[in-house]
Amino acid sequence: MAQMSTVDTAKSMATPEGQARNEKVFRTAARLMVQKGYGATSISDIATAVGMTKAGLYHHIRSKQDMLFQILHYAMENLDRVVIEPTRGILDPEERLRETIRMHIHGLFDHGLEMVLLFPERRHLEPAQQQAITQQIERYLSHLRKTLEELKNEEKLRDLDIDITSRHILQTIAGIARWYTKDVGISMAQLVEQTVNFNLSAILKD
Amino acid sequence: MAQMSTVDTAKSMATPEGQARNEKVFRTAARLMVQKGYGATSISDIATAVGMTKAGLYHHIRSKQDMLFQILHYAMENLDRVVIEPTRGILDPEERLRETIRMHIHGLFDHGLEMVLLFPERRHLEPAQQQAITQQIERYLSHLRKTLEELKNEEKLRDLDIDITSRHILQTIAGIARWYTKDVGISMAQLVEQTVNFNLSAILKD
DNA sequence: ATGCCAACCGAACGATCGGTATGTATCTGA
DNA sequence: TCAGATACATACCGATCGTTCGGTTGGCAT
Repeated sequence: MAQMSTVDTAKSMATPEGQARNEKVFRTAARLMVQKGYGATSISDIATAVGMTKAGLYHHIRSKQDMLFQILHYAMENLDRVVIEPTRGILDPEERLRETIRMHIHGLFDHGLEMVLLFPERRHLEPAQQQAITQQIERYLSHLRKTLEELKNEEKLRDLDIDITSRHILQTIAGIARWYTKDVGISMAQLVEQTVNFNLSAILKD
Repeated sequence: MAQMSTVDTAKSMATPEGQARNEKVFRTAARLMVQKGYGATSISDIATAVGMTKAGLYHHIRSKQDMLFQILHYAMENLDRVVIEPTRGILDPEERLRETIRMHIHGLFDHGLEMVLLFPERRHLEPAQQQAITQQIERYLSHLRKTLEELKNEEKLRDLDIDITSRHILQTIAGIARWYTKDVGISMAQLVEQTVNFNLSAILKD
């Protein structure tokens, strides 16, 4: 009864082995869906990749659609846990923004949070599920906007629309997952530094 | 024999009516694919939307895959025509960058260049076709990088990595297509101004 | 009048899709 | 020891997919 979510996580995760198995399924599914897209990734593909048959896989999932939802929901919870929560307590808004961007990019690398690429696929979900995901994204944007508001109150912000600016910041970060590949010779440290500086220069008065 | 491309544009476009018909097919297909994704858009869907049967539609296209390629190729040619070419001649790099961003956003609105959303779908193409599209994107990035280089030579650029920065600029622009909807009460003029200012502030010394 | 061809359609093709009904082998707790 | 849950598999379902085949039609050039 550790944590009660508004969404059940899957079918069963009674035993720890069962949980581990479930996680392997979800991770594999996520990887395949990122590579090929939701529509082009069949249940058979996923089953084969985890070493099962379709029917065997269906012991672990409710439906293909539900599996996508679980993956997206899990990704958003991670974003909340490793980015929003750890930075919420930082008092200085400038430092909070810096740290938010840093943490977000680190999250992209550490966790399989290249899952950003799966977010457009939420159009394949039921409206209610879509809304649940969109709401979590909105939570993140709200975190950014609040920080920008504080900077504005401190007169450190340029003359910028806060809605649009928060979107631009998010795009530069999430966009990394769209173009970055290891073989371009850019380190994560470099990426963090450049992205932080780019966005901070964009919004702060000098 | 007006213009010779490395890629044939479709099956036949002998008559002007045939060309118009083809264009309607492609536009409809693009619209549906943007809405539902390539994989989730069936040939039947497209055929019905243009008022034909599947078999009838196949008179105009080679295959579903080829149709996607044609659409992406057409979109990239548009980008080249309405953004890169008109700005290439601008001598002052700062003004050129401003105008590039302006033109690009205008293109997003004017032409159905929300097609940006279709670019990730190029993974469904043959490797050779994928490369053709990627190459055209690289052309655009090269345009940005060249401009940034010139700004650097004029000592107007902050201490930024040009590769990463060009990606960030592109992401803020292309990202607009991902979040913008008319019902948020943001005008195009506002969007252009904000995006230009955001990016220029990010990269220019003061 | 004739021949041709672009533009369609009905029907069907094999393949694959997501999903299920029905088993069986292994493990667990009482 | 044995009832029941867990974790799979075999075999199959109806639906839909992209694609093709063999037409028919109507307008245009000769």
